[in-house]
Amino acid sequence: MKNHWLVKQEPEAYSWQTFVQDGGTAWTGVRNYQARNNLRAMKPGDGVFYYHSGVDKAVVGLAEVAKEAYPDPTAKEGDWVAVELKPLKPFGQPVSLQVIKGDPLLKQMVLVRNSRLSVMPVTAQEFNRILTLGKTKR
DNA sequence: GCCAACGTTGGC
DNA sequence: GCCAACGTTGGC
Repeated sequence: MKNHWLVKQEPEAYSWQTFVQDGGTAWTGVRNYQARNNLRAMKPGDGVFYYHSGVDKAVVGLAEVAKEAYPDPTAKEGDWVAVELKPLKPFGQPVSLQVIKGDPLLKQMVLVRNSRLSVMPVTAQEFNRILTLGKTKR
């Protein structure tokens, strides 16, 4: 069965719009063990939510894993990995952190419980709920 | 701009 | 191996 994920990025650093313009990107630069382990568990075709931290604080788009984990070319030392992500579609309606925190089905998300993690798993139930709130179909 | 939460580093 | 100090992230 396919897994689902959420990646976090500040829009000032690399926005969803830029991601779409690029047609995909290598998700490099992750330097946190928990996030790295999540990158390693990603498989091509897995669904990935794109979350804007900072000014937006909302899930803004749906992407998918295009290539599984490989050694991060930007890491000078250490055992770090990158994956390749490809945009699928923007949300019809961004799903804000405020909405997530107020939703009984979503308030237990890792996004809420561990706000500092930048790559995290999303359950199938959470995934479907956010797609619904985002007025988006896979 | 502040601060809480979390991870990392380094002294012991 | 413990823990205090420090740095970073991200929400408010």
